[in-house]
Amino acid sequence: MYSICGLSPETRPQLVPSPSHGSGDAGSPLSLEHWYVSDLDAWLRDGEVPSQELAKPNLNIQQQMNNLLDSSLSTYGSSSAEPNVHVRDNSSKLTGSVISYQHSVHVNIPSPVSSFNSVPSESPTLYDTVLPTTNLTKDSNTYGSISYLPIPVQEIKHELPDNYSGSSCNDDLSSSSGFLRNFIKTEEEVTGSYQLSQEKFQQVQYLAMEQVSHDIDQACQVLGISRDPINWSVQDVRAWFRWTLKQYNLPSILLDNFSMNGVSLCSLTEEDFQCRASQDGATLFAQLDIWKIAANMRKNCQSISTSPFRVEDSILDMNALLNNWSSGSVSTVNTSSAHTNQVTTAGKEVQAGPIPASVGPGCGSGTFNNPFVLGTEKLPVLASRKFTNDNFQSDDETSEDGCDVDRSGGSTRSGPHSHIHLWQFLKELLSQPQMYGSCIRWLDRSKSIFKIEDSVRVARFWGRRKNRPAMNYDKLSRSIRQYYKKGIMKKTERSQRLVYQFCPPYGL
DNA sequence: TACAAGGAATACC
DNA sequence: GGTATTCCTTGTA
Repeated sequence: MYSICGLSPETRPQLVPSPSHGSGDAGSPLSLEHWYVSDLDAWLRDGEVPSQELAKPNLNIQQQMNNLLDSSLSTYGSSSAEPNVHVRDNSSKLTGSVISYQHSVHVNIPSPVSSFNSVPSESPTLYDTVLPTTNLTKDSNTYGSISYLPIPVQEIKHELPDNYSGSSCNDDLSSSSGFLRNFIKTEEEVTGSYQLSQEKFQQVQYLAMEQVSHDIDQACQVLGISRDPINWSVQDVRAWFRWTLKQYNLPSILLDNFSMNGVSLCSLTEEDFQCRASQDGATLFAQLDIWKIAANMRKNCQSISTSPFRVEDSILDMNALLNNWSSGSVSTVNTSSAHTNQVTTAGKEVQAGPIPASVGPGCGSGTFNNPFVLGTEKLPVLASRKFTNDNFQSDDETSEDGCDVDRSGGSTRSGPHSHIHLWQFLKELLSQPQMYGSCIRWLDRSKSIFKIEDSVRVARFWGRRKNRPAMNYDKLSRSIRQYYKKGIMKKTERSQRLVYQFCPPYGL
C-alpha cells in the first residue's frame, strides 16, 4: 500500500476542487482543466514560485502548465539552490490539486467522472505522480535565457514501468490507471532527495491530456454523441450543454441561444459564448475547446498508423505532443528515427535540431508549424538541445512537410522546402491569443493592427523557430521593416511603439 | 533605455 | 534572387 503525505488513498479528499467560480461542491470536475489560477497560485505560493505569470484568468491547461513551467524555471534557474518546495497541508482549503513535497512534486489528477453517477469510473480517484528528477542545470549553449540540461534517458526509462510501451491514442485509455499506479511511490520515496523536474511536468502534461481524452470518451458514451464536436447535431449540442452545465454545476442557461449544430458551435468565439451564456460562457467555451483539442488529437493519432505514440515522447517533447494535439495539423509521420536517437543518446546531452515540433509523437518528420512549438522555450529538454544535428530536422524542414502559408490565411503547411516567413509566424502567434496573448495581440483585428506586448519573448520565439539563437527584437523589427516596402506590413497611421499593421491581404 | 527607421553586407535556401 | 540576419548609425520618446 502506498501513503502520501500521511493520508491513505481512502482518507484523502478528492484532490482537485470544483472550479473556483463554480459552486464549490460540484463534485469531481473533469480534470486538470480545472486547475484554475487559484489552484496553481496556491501551489506556487507554497513552492515560492513567482505567480505573476499566472494572474490571468481562464487559462487553459496548456497555458497553466506552461506558465507553471515558466515560473518554475525562472525561479529555479535564478538560483543555484534547490527548489524550496515544501509539504503543504492538503487537508485544508483546496484539498490540494497539486501537492508539493520537498524535492518532489505530486500532481493529483482526480477521477474525471466520479461525480457522474451513471458512469462507473474505472480510474482511481487519486492519481499521484511523483516527480523525481535530475538537477536543473543552466546550459550556456542556448539562447542566453535559462535552459536546462536534459534528464538522462536511462533515468527516465528507469522511472517508467517496464511493461509500459506507450499509449497510442487508440489504446484503451483505461489502462492509464494501471500506468499511473506504477508511478505511485511510497512515502519513503516521496521524501527522497528528488528535485523538481521540468521533464516530469511534461510527463504530467501528457498524463493530464490522456486523462482528459479518457474523460471525453466516457462522456461520449453516456451522451451518445461523437467525440468530435464538429459532428454534433443540434440535439447533440444540447446534450453536451446539459452535461457540461451539470458537470460544472453551472446555472442553467438558455439553450436556445445555442440552438445550432456542432459546426456552428465550433465556429463561435469566446465572446460569442459570453454573449450567449454571460459569465459562464468562458467556462463553456474552454470546455468545448478541450473537446475540440481532444478530437484533433484522436484524428491525428489515428492517422499515425506506423508509429504508435511512445512514452518517451511524452517525456522528451511533451510540448510538441501537446502542440500536435492542439494544432490538429500533423500528418502521417515516422517517428522512429528521431526517437531512437533520443533513447540511444541517453546520458549525454540530447542533440537535436531547433525547437520545432519534430520529435514529438506524430512529429518525427514533423509537420506542424504551430507556434506553440515555440513555447518550448519553457521546456528544458528542448531548450538545451544543440542547434545542429542531422538526426533532427530543422525547423524549416519540420514546417515543410505539408506546411506552408498562403497569403490569406497565414496557416502554414504545404509542399516541401517552404519556409515560414516572419509575418506568417506573427500571425500564428496572433491566432492563439490564449497562448501568446501576453506576447502579441490584436489591437484591431478588422484593421489587422497588432501590438507586440513582449518584444523579447516574441523575438525569442522567432529565433527558436528559425534556429537563430541570437535573434532579438532589434533584428526582428528590422525584418518587419523590410516588409514596409514590400507592402506586407506597415506602421499604423498614428505610429505607436511596437504596434504594426498588416497590409491587405496579409492580415486576413 | 527602448524603440523606430533604414543602409549595407552577409547568410541561407 | 528573395528573404532574413547581422551590424550599424541616427533619431525619437
